[in-house]
Amino acid sequence: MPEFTDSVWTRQARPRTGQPTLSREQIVRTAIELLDTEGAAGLSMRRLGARLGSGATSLYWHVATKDDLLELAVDQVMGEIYVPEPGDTPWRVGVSVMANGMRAMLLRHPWVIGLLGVRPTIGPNVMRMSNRSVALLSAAGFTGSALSHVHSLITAHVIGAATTEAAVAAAVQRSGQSAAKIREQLEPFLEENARDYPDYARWRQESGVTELDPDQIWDQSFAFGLERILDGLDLWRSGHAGSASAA
Amino acid sequence: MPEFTDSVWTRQARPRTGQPTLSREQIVRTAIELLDTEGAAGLSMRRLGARLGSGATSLYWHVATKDDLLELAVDQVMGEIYVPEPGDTPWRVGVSVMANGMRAMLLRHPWVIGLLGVRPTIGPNVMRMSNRSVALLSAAGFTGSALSHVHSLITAHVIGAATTEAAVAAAVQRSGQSAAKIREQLEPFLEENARDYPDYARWRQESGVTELDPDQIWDQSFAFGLERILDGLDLWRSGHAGSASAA
DNA sequence: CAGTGGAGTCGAACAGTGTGCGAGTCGCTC
DNA sequence: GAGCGACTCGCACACTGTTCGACTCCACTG
Repeated sequence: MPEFTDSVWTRQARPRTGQPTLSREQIVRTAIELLDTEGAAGLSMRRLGARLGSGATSLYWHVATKDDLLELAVDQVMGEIYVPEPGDTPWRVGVSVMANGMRAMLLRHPWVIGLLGVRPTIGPNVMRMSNRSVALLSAAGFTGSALSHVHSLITAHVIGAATTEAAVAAAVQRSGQSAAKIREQLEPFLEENARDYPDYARWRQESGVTELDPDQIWDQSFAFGLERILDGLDLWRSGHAGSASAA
Repeated sequence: MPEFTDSVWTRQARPRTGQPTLSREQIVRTAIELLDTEGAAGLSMRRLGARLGSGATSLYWHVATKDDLLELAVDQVMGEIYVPEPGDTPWRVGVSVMANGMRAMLLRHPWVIGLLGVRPTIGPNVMRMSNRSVALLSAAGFTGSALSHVHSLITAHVIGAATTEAAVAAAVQRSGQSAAKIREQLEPFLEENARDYPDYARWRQESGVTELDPDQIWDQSFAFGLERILDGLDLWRSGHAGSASAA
């Protein structure tokens, strides 16, 4: 654009309808868009401002600091998790739905994972989710500190599983190749080190893991773990029938 | 320092012993020190160089990029995890030792947690750990993809639990107050929102969770979850006696 | 002994970051 | 019209990771 078309004289006043042109919700929303498409490193205040058609520092009127913005974004996507009402289904199903929903959210927004270890999440959406989780688990018969232990156990499994899965997914995406291709290239490297890690190498050969679809493994591993956890909880619950509370 | 004492003429040659003054191991070691004491945000190449008594850019001779350095640091601390030899103890004990050791490491080096979701960890120390874990679990009777599912399940529990614990610990440390004090200050805030989260509020009141020692809760929660997982695995194993392999 | 090459160190510089500050522009109410 | 509060924004500061070329050594070769 030639500069004389963009001078003080030609430039018309920005459309001021009396409504502020920026809002906290809009900022958080586009920040999430940016994070989803570009990753955590792709979000800077300047880039965010540019995408919103405003100066970078204007954002600071609506948001105290970038860390605060990230906290808002995390809480926002936490709200996407559906936690079933108690009583609709058996408790195992309810917990499974919650866990799978949380996992799906974390894989949709992988940047959340890197933030979970930095600040505790206590936004309204997280609180609402916790409240529904309490309802679900207490309807299942859990009380006292056992209830919170169960909640922690479920979320820990989701977070832990999603963490390693997201790490691999990010590496695959960075390389720009398919997962199968990468494993193919990794093969000679593993072959070479086979004698340093004999048990691991033997397992790789015997298990036939090299012929499985890598995309399905994550789902299966997560489901397997969740079933074991629910089995373990059922077992514990039957041993503490009536009042399922822990010391 | 007046400039005439630091001219080309007075400046004596740096002590060159023939040995390089910097080494990759030393760089990684002090980087870990810096990360432990100052957190992830406290590590910059310039600060690291200063602590090593050398220029920031000198580090780039030994390390390609900061991300590479972080990867080296992560693998290094992963080597601190002790995985028992199979046969020394019952498999549940062996797995418990590994899980608790990994948790202790993550709490010693909380900055690791934020990096786990970014890049997959495939350094030599992680490989050695994986190898020993395979040995431990196959001695326990797990084979095929079930073995890797079990390994993932254990590590996911450790990572997930440590993630939320580290987040709270970091927030507590930032505030410079004791955990009990913080919860005391948080009380009216929770009281106020009690009607928005009725189930949660009721549970808080009935469970008496407010009178527990917050430092012990994490340990108990982790141990509870681990026991449930091991129970679930035992149950599954007994149903697949002989060849404990999954589809 | 000259002198060549490579290992290693370093300062300057570049593009980019989060954020504080002061100035500026609106629409609204007296 | 005066004033005010809500809001926007350019400039500047300190700081980041990293590149580049210059520089200083030591070990080796002729």
